[in-house]
Parts: sequence; structure tokens; C-alpha cells
Amino acid sequence: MDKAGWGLTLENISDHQVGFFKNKAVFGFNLSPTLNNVNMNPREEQAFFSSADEKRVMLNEVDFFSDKRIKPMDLVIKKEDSHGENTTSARSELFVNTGLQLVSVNTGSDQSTVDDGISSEIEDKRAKIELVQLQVELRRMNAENQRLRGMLTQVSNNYTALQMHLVTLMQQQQISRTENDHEIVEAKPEEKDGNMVRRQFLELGPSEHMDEPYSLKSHYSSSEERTVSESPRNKGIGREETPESESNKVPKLNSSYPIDQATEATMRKARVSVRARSEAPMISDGCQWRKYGQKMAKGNPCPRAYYRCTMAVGCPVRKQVQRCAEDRTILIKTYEGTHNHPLPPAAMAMASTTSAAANMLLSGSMPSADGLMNPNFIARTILPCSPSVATISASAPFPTITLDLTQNQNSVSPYHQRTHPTAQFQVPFPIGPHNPNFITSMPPPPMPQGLHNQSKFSGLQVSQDIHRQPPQHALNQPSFSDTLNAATAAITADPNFTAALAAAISSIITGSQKEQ
DNA sequence: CGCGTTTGACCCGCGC
DNA sequence: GCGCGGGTCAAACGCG
Repeated sequence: MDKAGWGLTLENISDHQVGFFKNKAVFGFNLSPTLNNVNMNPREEQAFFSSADEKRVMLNEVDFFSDKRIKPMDLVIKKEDSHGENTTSARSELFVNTGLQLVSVNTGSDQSTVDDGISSEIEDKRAKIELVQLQVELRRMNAENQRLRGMLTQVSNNYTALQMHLVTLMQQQQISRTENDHEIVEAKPEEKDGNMVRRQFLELGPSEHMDEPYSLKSHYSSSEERTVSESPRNKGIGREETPESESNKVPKLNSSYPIDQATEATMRKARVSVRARSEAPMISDGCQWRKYGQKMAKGNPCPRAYYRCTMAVGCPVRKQVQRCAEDRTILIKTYEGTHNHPLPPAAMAMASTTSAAANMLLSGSMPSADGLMNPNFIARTILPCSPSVATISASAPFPTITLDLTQNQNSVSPYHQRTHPTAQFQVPFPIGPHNPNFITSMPPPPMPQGLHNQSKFSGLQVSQDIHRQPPQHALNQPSFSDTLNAATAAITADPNFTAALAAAISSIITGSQKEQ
């Protein structure tokens, strides 16, 4: 017993375990001190980490608990010449000096504990008891970690929403400066499609809703509930909209219609459409849906099904599901609205993205009347990208972001690193070098400045559906395309997407502040 | 019996 | 004003 500590020879553990402990050392060995007492042989360790998942959880979550209550153990990485019989080369040992009186570790030296049989058994039993304690502790930590992770997700979500809220507020300030431009817009009815969308946005004005936290609570839900309770049989969400909010004939900035309701109505119109290949009639997205209607749409032999979210009473989120007429293996899902309830992680990405898309479409259209930031502009700005994966449609009745997940299987931009044909929820995010999805950015290709940061987000791209040349000043708006990329990527990303989205939103805010 | 789906009717906006 | 198409409602129906 030449050393009090926890030695673990690398020979005794698998490659996976080696990596595990190495990474522990790299990341900071912040396990609970009770873990220090462990002296596990490979079998015990296998029992301790009963599954690969558990190992992974430990690997990922230790950093999360870098709590000051838990003092990092001293790490001593020792290289020594082997005295063992089976090895001749130098080997590494990971010694963790815990400061506790632990069982000795036979590192291959002559100082065996075999002849100390009784005490060894006691030590073994004690170690096993501690092992059980550790397992309990580990489970407790895992449970707490899950809880904290959930909180983190929620906080990130709220943060993202607040960021977008801020953008909206800032751009609404700019609206007040451009009222005259709006009159010009009214004077040009021939630009119907573009203005139609823009008018929807311009009706917003300063929102009285803005003092309400941009939380999981829906902006729509209040009006939805109000409508249900106050106006009998007002015939659905579309019917909630007043003529002012619906009509293209009255493009007013400061509508007499209550602002918050106009905002809600407009936001509801912003949609996120996802095209994905699936033979199954439905693709699970983590939410609970109830079908409330089905119609035959013109030009498509396949019926369109209407669903509403039933995870909470009064949730305003709807979705439409329809197969593509040209290729019936393609399922088109269109989401509309924002959930007014917490979501399971599986549904978080999609739900948040619809909200994000609505906000981005709103904010992106508002700063000025010259089309600088409207969806057409966004699309035009990103013209050089060849494969169309995400598309902003400003000519549609409602502003819609369409994500085509059926194309990235075959068409990969040379400027973007990879796609996952079989794992459609694996779009990489720049979470960090330890994230398995992390991808090092390649040098950006010659393209508008707005795209330079695109590669850091994902292989998703935005293309245009309106073939006009971008205005020259459009190239000075890099941040919005980043935001858009983040949101579109979020559709197919894991729940961590909110972090990337938040980062993108931060960039747009930074950009806006620089402009001002 | 409760819940979800189906389906025809209805409402509304829009174009002609 | 009329017809068309999109969207929704709600009674009927089916299933567990």
C-alpha cells in the first residue's frame, strides 16, 4: 500500500472506460466525494455503470455539477515504468488523490495485499457497501441532473423568446419612423403579394402585449380563450381576426383594432412547414394532437388533415398534414401558433421554432418600407445557395418557412459539411467541441456577407422563391440569415437548438444595435 | 362509456 | 352577387 488513493490501471478497463475516465480528468473530476472511496475492479465497475447510457450520462453531466460544494479531487497522472509481469512498456495510471484513506491499489508492484486476507475482506465489504451508496448517490444525481436539465431547457426557451421580443420591440421603434413609407406602400397596390405580407406586419404597431413575459404562455392563447368564452361560435381561429387584421384593404400602422389581438392574429399566421419523407401516415413530433377536420384540397388527390394540440386546454397550436401530390412519400406538416404549455423535449424544437419563425418573420419585415428585411429580402439575400432546404414564402397567404427535409439526402452543399440522411433530428449545432454534433466551420465561400456565418449552424440553407436581385444594402444584414438558419435548423435539431437559436438572436440584436 | 376519428355542413374571404 | 376554396364545427360513428 504505497499510496492512499484511487488508482485505476488502464489495462483493467475497456477502451470505453478509458475514454470515460480520461474525459473525466479533462473535464474536471467533480464527482461527489463519496465516489472517491471507490476501488472497483472491472466487474464492479461494470455493475456500477450498468449501461453504456449511464456512462454517457455521467460523462456528460459531471460538468453540469461543477458545484462548489463538491471539491474537485486532486488528479495525479503518473507515468511509471511497469513492474508488472505482463507489460513491458510504460503505462499510465490515473491516480486520484482524494485525501481519504482508501484501499490500496495493486499497480503491479510486489507490495501485494494477498497475505492481509482478513483486512482485505473487510475492505472489500466496505468497498461494496460504499459502492451501493455510490449507486444511490449516482441515481440521485442523475435525477437531479434531469431536473436541472429540464429547467435549463425552459430557461433557454424563455431566453430565446425574450431575445426575439426585444428584437420586435426595437424594430417597432423603427416603425414609428417609417410611417410615411407605409403610406407609400398603400399607394402601390400592384405589389400585392409582397405588400400583403408586409401589411400584415405593419398593422402590429407597439404592442401592449409586450409587458407580458414572452414565456411559454402563448400570445394567442389569451385571445383564443377570450374568443371562445366571449364570442359564441366565432368560427375558428381565422374568424377571430377582425376585418382590420385580415383585410388587405386597410393597411394601417396604428389600427383601431386592439394591438395585442392584431399581434396575435398576425403571429398566428406565421407558419412553419416541414416536408419530410415518411411512409407512415403520421410523424410523431412529441405533441398530442387531435384531428378535427379533413378536407380535399384543390390540386392534390390526397386529403389534408387538420389537427389541434391537445396537450393543454386551449392550446392554440394547429397543424395540417398532407401528402405531397407529386410524391406521396413526402409528408407535409404545417405548424401554426405557439403552445401555451410546457412541452416534452421531443416537441420543444418544433414548437419553439414555429414561435421563432413567427417572431422572425414579424421582426424581419418591419424595420422599413423598402423591403430591407421582409421575407422577400431574406430570401433574395440568400440566393446563391443552391439546394433549397428551407424556403421563406412571402407570396403565400401567410408568411411561411418551409423546411424541405427530403432534399438534404441527395443534395449537399459543398460549403456545408454534412447531413444525416437517416437521422433527421441530428442537424449539428455549435454547442461546443465536446458535443458529438459539433462541426468545425470550414472557410466560408465567396458569398454575401450574410452567409458567412451560415456554415457554423448547419447544412440547412435558405433559398428564395422570388427571383429578384437583392438590393445592394441587403448584403449588410448578415445576422438575420443566421437567425433564420438557426431556426430552420432547429426544426431538425435536438432540444439544444434553443441555445443556438439564442446565439443567433443575439447576433441579430448585436447587428441591430450597430445599425443604431 | 369515454375518447378520438370521420364527414357533411357551415362560415368566411376572395376573385370574377 | 355568386361561386370557389380553405378552414372549422359538431353530430355520428367506431374502438378499446
